[in-house]
Amino acid sequence: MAHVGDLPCDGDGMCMLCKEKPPEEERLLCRTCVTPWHVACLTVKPETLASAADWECPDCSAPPPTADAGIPAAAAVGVTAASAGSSGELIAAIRAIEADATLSEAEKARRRQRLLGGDGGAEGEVRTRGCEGESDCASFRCSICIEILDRPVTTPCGHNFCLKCFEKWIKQGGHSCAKCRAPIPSKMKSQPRINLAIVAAVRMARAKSTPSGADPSKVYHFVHNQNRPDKAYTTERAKRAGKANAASGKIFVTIAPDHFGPILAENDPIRNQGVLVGESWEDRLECRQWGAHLPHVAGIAGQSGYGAQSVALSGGYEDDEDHGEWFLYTGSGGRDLSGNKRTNKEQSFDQKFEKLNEALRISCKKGYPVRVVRSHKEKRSSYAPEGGVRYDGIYRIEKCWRKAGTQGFKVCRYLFVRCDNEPAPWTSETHGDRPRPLPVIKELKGATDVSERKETPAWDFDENENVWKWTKPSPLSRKPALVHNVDDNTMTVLRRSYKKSARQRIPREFSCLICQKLMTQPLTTSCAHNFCKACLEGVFVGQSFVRERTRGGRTLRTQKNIMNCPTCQFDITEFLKNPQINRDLMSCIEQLQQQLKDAEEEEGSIEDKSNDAADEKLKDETDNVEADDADAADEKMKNETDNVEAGDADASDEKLKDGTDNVEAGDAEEDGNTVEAEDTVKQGDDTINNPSNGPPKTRKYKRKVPVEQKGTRRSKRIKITREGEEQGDNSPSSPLHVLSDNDDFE
DNA sequence: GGGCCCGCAGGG
DNA sequence: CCCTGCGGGCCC
Repeated sequence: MAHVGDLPCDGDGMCMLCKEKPPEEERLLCRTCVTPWHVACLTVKPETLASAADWECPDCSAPPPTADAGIPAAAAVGVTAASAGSSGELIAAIRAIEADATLSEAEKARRRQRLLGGDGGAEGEVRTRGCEGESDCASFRCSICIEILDRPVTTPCGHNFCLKCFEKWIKQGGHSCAKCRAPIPSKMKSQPRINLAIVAAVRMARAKSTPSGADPSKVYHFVHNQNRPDKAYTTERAKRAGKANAASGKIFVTIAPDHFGPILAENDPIRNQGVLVGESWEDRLECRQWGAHLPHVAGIAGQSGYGAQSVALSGGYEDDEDHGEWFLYTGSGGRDLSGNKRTNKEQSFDQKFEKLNEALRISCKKGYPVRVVRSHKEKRSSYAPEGGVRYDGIYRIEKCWRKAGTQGFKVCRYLFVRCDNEPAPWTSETHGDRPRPLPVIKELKGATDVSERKETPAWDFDENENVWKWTKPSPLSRKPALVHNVDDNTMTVLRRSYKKSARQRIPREFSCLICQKLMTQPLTTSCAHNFCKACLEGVFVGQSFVRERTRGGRTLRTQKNIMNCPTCQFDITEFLKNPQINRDLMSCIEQLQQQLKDAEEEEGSIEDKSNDAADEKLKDETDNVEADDADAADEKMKNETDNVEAGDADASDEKLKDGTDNVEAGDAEEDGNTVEAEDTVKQGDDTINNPSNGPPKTRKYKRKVPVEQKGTRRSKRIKITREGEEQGDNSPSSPLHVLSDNDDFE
């Protein structure tokens, strides 16, 4: 080679040729291996700025890419590198990146690439190949370019690279894995194949990291009470005007009633801005109409077995303790509501983790975002609004427990900590929350039934993007919704099933080509087919790599026993001698299994809600999970270090599989249709986009039955005599629209 | 300000 | 269908 005599700088920055330490301007970093070289000592120096920007050291490039017109960045470099002025400046800039101790290696690589003209400095390329969810995608980076894997190929040693990077590596004379130096078979060198399982994994990680956790082109709309008046109104049944007994007006936002997290612009067809932190409303009914907190009376919105979406701080429970960015919330119940009461200051029995309290506990366990509204009725808090009800943003429940309340009976307690991208209404900061250490809670001493989150939270802070966001897909609504089909501008009513979707999220590519189940300890052959380790080894069990031959008492030369890939008959004999688990793929599958398990847990009936049973259940679940994980990890280690012996691997594999079996990837038959279109209507007749449209057409909310027959059970329990109010009219002062038979609502 | 009342909404 | 529920208005 032309550059045989070239040598880089050593670890101290000393040029290994001239034995001098070159000044910064004279050092050039290889774009591939980032090794510094002394420019003056290079036999072939980069001639232009662009080539300096894209320079590869003699070790990494066959012919120096000086005149390589094929570099895609030719134009882009003009923007970034040229703006750097001279190669000296460029190199200085690169060095600055290298020297920045605050950057991770991955971030350094990304910045280097950006500077070196990979994408002209625009976020575009980095974002398209980069991944929003760093944590999700971290394991899917190419070891050569440090970018998210593009057209991934897998070496027999179980390492994944971009096809382009791999080819380049081979072209430069690489004979061994760029990561672990294990030899690469010639067949793979000449014809690397894309590993579709990795493709699926990367796609999934990307989809997961989009804010909605779903296909962003599809926004799910839930239309609720759309035919109602804009304002709360008094039904015929109600005897009195005024909001005390009024029915809610229409819901202006299109979130599902069990929607978690902030209400975004996409679900705010009226204003197209979503519900912003600090917005406030006259009262709970108005607050409800904007979706921040739906229940009219209850403080907790949620479903046991699913989670809680929002809470209201209104001073209803004296044990509450508000510190703004964090607060202690008290569960519901424990009160005697007989006598037709809706609330009662007096506790008269213990609260339990059931119903809404259990819903909160699930949000805690999962790390779901919980919307918080504060009402002016919370008099003891400095953070309560002057009047009305205010949306204060997203909080997470970090812990929950039970303890004796001030009235002596046990209450459920929740530690809420703010985690919103917008600053709280009371803070002078201009930015949202950063993760903060948990406050020390004195009352935790002596608390019982303590639970805290064991798993990674579904809503979490992304250090790279500096935002709180979904790090797992947000829970799918259990309610039917409308989906806006962008293509034909129709709205389709969808019914989505949580369980189905969880299953359906498993790409077919993740199933073993032998057992058809979700792979355990996946192996990727040189022909890019994926199998469970145990399955593939099972195919060749009892076979040896060589055949002893004898003829007439003479021992002949042993013959190689050819073993072919079960799917394509490719010769994988060499691969089988030392098959390595594709660990990136495995961790992805493991994550997926956990999610699926969680989803199915939630789907599974949680009928038995006696407090103790629930406690036990939760405890058991978390314990088991931990135990399983530990086992799996142990087994993993063992199997990877062991030299492969088919029979011996079986036992441990069996164990692994047991924990996770019956998960059939791509099992679309049984319940594969995750979405059932029930009805499609043309959008445009104001169903969604115009909330203040013409007269409502349904009479659902019209009560025609005489009041006397409609007493609730609670009303029956006590005698309610209000004869004097028979003519209870609508006082002119009441802003409420009162429906009567004359009203044009039919 | 405190007590009482009761229609609504939603969970189960 | 029954039960629950950190509302809101009005009366005292």
